[in-house]
Amino acid sequence: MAKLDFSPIADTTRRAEIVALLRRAILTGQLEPGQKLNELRISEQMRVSRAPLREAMRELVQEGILTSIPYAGTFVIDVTAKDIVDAYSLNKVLDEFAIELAWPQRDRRFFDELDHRHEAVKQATRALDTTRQIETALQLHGLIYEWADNSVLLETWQRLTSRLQMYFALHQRARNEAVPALDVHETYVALLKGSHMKAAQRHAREHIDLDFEELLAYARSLEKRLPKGA
Amino acid sequence: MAKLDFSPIADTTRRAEIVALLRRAILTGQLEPGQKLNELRISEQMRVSRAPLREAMRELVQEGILTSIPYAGTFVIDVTAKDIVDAYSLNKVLDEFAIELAWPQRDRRFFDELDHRHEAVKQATRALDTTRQIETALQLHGLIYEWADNSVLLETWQRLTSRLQMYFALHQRARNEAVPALDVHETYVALLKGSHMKAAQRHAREHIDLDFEELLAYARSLEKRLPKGA
DNA sequence: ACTTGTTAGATTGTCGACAATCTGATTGTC
DNA sequence: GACAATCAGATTGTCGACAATCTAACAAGT
Repeated sequence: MAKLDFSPIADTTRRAEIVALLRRAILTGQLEPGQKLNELRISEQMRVSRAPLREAMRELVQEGILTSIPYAGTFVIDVTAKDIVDAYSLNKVLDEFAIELAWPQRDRRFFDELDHRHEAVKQATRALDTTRQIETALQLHGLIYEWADNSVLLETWQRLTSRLQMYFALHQRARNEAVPALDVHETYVALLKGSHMKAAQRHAREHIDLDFEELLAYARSLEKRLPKGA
Repeated sequence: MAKLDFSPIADTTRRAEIVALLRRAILTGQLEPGQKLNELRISEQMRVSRAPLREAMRELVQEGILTSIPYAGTFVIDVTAKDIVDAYSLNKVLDEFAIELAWPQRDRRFFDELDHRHEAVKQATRALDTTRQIETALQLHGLIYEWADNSVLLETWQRLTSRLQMYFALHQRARNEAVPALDVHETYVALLKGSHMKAAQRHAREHIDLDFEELLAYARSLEKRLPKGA
């Protein structure tokens, strides 16, 4: 018998497709923070009844990118400067842990995948496709989590990533200018190939801090709006 | 104007109540791992239509304690030894981080709350209420996360906690015997009141490892069943 | 005996309609 | 004019029924 591994069949429910559509719209910033999602309007646009749409929304609420108030509506989460700081500081900790776990697991496939994903980032950068650039950069970053062989950690990171992707997308849309052409991932990749784990961990922190300052500045500019009650 | 803080009004949707009911049933082990949740049967028992039930189930799927296969059903997650190891190793990392963040935030209310929750654990222990003992112990443990002032971290921990609570409950039900009467939290509480942060962090690790060994042994006994495909 | 095709029953996924709730505009009163 | 009561419209929450899919049992062919 041929020893071919088939991957699971794609989800064929409307619900799953709706989730994918909505998630993409939110993470690319097409749906803005705080915006209300009108069930009837969206269900008509998608040519779908409200039932699967509502179930999809429940999933995204739990995923942390939507928020729901009974009888009032479901909204895209608001982004505050503190949210970004919180997400990033946790990300640092998780990165350090992920590198530690993944380090002894690195093999030929890991290095191949590393190059492959790095190449995808560079390509998106050359093509000036900002949305894809963000996506690929996060996928590159996610490699260590996939190799860490800890399902709970991976899951946690994926949740965190949703938000990070959203933050970056908002940032990009806000300044609405070309992406930095230089490749900030070069040294990161090199260090993951090297033999000095501590150095890789240290760099992960600093590299993050690099983009972070920009992002934070953007976040603060958002704060100018609604002064929270009291 | 009086400076009274009102807490949010209780959720009044059926969905929210269903979520609470189901979560409790799962986390206390009344619904066993792998068990299928029949929508029609449950909706009839709860005197509710399938719509809010299904929405509730979607939430719990995203919460990580249910798993769903299209057109096949929704099941309580299976618990493998590796899941427990993964959850615990991540918990250690998060604990260390939470203590670091919470440390400078400790105030009078923190210490009061600490004693209060510790007392709740002791009371549940005396009453031999194992379910409540698990609950209160996790709440005691969660204090550092609440004081860490990092919403993403808190959220992450709450997700993790769901599973830990389920694991412990299964463990308790399995051995079906009285709970250890001695108070393992005494030194933990003392260290959080002290001035040596590193010591508190170190203890958090070791304290966790204590219960962990028992739990792991139980998990391994579960593995004896279904040998995974191939 | 093994595989393949068929079918009946049960269960999940989806739909359209109705009920409950919120929002804001309008009216009435002082 | 300010304020409370009322009401209409819109939106969310829930329901019961139908459609799509799966499972397991059985029949037929090799």
